[in-house]
Amino acid sequence: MQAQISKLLAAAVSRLQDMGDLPADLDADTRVQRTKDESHGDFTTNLALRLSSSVGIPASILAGKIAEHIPECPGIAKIETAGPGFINFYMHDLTEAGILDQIIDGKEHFGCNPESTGKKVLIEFVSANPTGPLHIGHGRGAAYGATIANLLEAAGHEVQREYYVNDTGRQADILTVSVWLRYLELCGQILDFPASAYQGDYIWDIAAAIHREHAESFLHPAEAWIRAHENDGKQNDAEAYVDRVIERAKSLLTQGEYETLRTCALDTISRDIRDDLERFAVTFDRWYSELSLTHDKVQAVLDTLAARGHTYRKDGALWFRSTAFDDAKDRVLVRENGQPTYFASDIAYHLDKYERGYDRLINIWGADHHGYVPRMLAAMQALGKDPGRLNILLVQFANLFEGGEKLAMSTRSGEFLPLRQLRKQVGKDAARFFYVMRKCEQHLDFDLDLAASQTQDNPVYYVQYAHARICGILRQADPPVQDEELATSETSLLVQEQEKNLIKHLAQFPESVQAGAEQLAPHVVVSYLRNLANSFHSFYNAHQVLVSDQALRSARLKLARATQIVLGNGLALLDVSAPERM
RNA sequence: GCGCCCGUAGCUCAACCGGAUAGAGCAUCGGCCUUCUAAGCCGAGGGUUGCAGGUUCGAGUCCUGCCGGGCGCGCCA
Repeated sequence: MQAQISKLLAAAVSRLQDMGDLPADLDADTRVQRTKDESHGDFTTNLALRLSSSVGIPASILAGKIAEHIPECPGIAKIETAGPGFINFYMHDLTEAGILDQIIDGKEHFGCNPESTGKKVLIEFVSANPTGPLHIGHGRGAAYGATIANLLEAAGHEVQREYYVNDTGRQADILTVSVWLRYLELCGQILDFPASAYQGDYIWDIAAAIHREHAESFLHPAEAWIRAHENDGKQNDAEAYVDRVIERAKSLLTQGEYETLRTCALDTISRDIRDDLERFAVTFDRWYSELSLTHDKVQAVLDTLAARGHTYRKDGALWFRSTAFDDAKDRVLVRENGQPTYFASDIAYHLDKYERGYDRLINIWGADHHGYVPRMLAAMQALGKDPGRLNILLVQFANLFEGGEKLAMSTRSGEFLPLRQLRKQVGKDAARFFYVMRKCEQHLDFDLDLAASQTQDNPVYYVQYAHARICGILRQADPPVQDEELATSETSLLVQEQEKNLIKHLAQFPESVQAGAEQLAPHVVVSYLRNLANSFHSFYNAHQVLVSDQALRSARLKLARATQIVLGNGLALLDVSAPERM
């Protein structure tokens, strides 16, 4: 409907151009909006207000001229100019009732943009290091990314979901020695576990599994060495100490043994993360291993940057002159010890994403990484890539509340509340819904009690309940409802205020999906669904669907069935279930 | 100190590239179950959009400066 009115406006503008009332080179944006206030009609445009200063005609007069030249259209009852120069469109009642047939025809596809834009989008999200289980801090990025991916798909894009696995580098080494040291303890060695190693119980579990499978084949006399050096960790830098433990482990273990330990630890945790995400209804098309970025590939990127004159040597390290591209300072690519930094391989990874031929790259990062954004964009520019194709979205942290108290993000032992526990506590549906209720740049207060509550206060149930209620009606309809028969229902009988309102909301679903996708804002769809559920509940309370008047009954069943479909489609975009009974 | 994000009703948040009288939920108060699920509906009260300027037909939205909160500023990832 909006598109139709927009075309009518364009036609009016070009008529005025033909008449010489408007300049021929005018590039008029004929956008139409739904009104907030129904006294302003159903649709409105501020076209005249936006044009008036550039064409030198007072807005209210221009609005009148445009309105005069809008071609006739059967759905439009009247067109008025109002206020400082708005043009308002009043539709005939039930002009949008045809939407019910479209919904029932389209079923699960209704709301999806049928005109595929053919845009290829790569969305990378979560990408948490496989050094421990996911925690609630990762949950928001996971929920947000998964929902955006769904929205973009519905909007007609081709979407690939990717998880970048940091399975190499220092973190992986720390993980490996953490497991190894626990393993040594299981073998009976007594040692002081480094403060900077991974403390979680899952490390013990992995070590125990290795001990069960490989007995004492990784046992080496490390005890004495570690005892001799353990004071280093206390007196000096704990980080440096861990690095020395890593070095020692690599010298005591054969390369094969070390690899076995490392792979086992990473695989165990990766599997755990994958399983956790699947239960959270978050899936990926590809798990991109950092390890698969060969040394040669990283080196090639460094060479390209050097060849383009964006690097220099200082203090024994290789630097990237990112300040030339608006970064706050230059960044190290290769350390003094010859090891490339994480940044270096990350550049190679992002270049690879560019070269895989996507129209758009979306990254979802935690807000704590915002300082990293300028350098990544700088690197892409330095490599001659268009930074506009790379959207890095920052998701703010969620604060958890329980019993009215703000929960500390991590426990004393340094472990965050695991995502798995959150899911068990509030359920997948509530967790997913709550995580995307707010726009991502907004700090989110996540009320655990509310999310877990099976009460009227919980917004998830509010929407799901509307769906379940409809299912209840359809179950009781006798004879059972056939979609084909609903096509002949007389929608002109739907004249009650609540019925018209519900139809109006149903018609807005495709717009809402489109807006959510454009703005990368799942909360748009969440708000839409809450409004739609409200419209339905109001209708439900005011009118009976299963009335004895067969024609009216059929019309209302059609309305209910259409609402059921839209609620189901909307919840599916959020990966929240649409229960048939509650 | 520098940089990024945020500040809207008692609380949690909306407000569609700047639009008309700033909207919901919760909480408070008052109504509605002999009728398809009351996890629901209807109604009432509640605001100087942190403060001060600026831009214009029009500012919660854009600009500048303050105030307050969060995060970041490694040859960690």
